[in-house]
Amino acid sequence: MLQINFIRDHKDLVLAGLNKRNFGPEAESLLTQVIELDDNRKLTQKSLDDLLAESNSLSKQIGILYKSGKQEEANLMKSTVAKNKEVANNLQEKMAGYRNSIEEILFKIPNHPKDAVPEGKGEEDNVVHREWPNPLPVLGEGAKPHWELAKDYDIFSLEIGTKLAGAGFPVFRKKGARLQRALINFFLDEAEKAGYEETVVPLLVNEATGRGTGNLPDKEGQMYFVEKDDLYLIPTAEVPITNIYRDDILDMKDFPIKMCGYTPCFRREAGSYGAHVRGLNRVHQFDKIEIVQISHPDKSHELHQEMLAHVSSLLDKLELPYRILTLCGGDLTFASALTYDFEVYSAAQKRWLEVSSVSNFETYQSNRMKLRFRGEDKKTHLAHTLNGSALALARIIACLIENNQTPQGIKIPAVLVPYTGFEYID
RNA sequence: GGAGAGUUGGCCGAGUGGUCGAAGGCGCACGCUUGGAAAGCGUGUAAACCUCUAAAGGGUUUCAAGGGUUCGAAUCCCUUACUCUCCGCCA
Repeated sequence: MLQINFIRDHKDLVLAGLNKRNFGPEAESLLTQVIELDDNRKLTQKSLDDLLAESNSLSKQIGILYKSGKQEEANLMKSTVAKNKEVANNLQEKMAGYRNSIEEILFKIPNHPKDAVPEGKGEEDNVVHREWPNPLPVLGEGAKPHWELAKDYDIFSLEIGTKLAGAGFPVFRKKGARLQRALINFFLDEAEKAGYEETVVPLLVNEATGRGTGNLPDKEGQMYFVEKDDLYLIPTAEVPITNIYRDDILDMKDFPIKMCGYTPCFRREAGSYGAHVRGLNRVHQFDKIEIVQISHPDKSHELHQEMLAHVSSLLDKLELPYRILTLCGGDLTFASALTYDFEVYSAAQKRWLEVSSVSNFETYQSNRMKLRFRGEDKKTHLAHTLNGSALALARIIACLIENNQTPQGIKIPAVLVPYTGFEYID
């Protein structure tokens, strides 16, 4: 969430940012309201502190009086302290009320978009950051979408998944399963080469962790929830990995912290139906390698570009045609300050599929997480957090098998052959 | 799942009602010492919020979390979470 002092000091800027996100007409009144609540909170804090200071000092005197046998004087003071306590309780309740209201509003206010974020209402206004420089691949007559290829080669089945779990849980088989494992290892190896420390993290997380990255209270509808144990299934490894450093004060010399991890991701995707979600285009469970960085605020922009380069190199090596979009204000996710989406061209479906999202959250997550570092001034400051998919498997497999279909079978990109152990799915 | 023991600062660890934000040690920082280093000596070393400020300062809260008893709680009581040991179960 945004820091209240930032809103206080840069109200116009924040408002402009909200407008860029098409936040709606209530933006200004929300900001005014939250500042006013904070003013009240401060005033209340002051009176509460003064009152408690008085009580503390009286209590000390009571102790001394008792020791010197002056019971009566002490008892007189007791009643004052008792009265103070009532008032203090009132003030404390008031404080809690202010804090809750402030938090409630702050949870509604999305991150401030960076200048690089273009204006726009939705998907259609995203700006191409880097176009695919070559002609897009054109498949011959009879080219098939991946869900048909899956049947021809028996590499994955949604029907069996439906039997086992429900719609949207693909079962990979034979060379499909092997391809899946090959991609996971390839992506992890590449991430490690790029300096990301590999982590293995829990797939279920508690509420505090969900709040840290901003998935709660915002998107609980998107996450599977295990009621009996109060745990959420992770929608992305970003959640557990970034939270590793929740509530920590880092040393500047540790920056940048670069971590990666492979996990399955679970998404309810409630309300998604239709042709665009066929096959592997949108599923409830998919595998992903996530890269995460925690950085000094001065460096996050540069690191963001470096992450872009890393994801690009993966797609280059897999020989997949892709483009990079800068998400516009209307399409930017809640916690992000700047997001680039990678889209791979599916030649059989003749459309672009999102395979990676690389975001800089600046201090939005770290403020919730209390993820700080000690600056040169010896004071604590919020770090910047970034993450990106590198990469998400299901859609990569979809594009890979569609674009590489040949009469001899599905050709595996050269870089993956050492991982799969075969050159063709046939 | 059953029984028991525990949770104190960056770490270890003392502390059973007031003088405790907390002894001592380690670590870290700075200084002295040294040709340089080590050792030694000295000083300092939590976070958040409020207030004030050029800086300093002052106040409040925090000893796992939440609640209670009390004029006063790290210390007593209750609840929850977690850790460890033993038993049970188990890949």
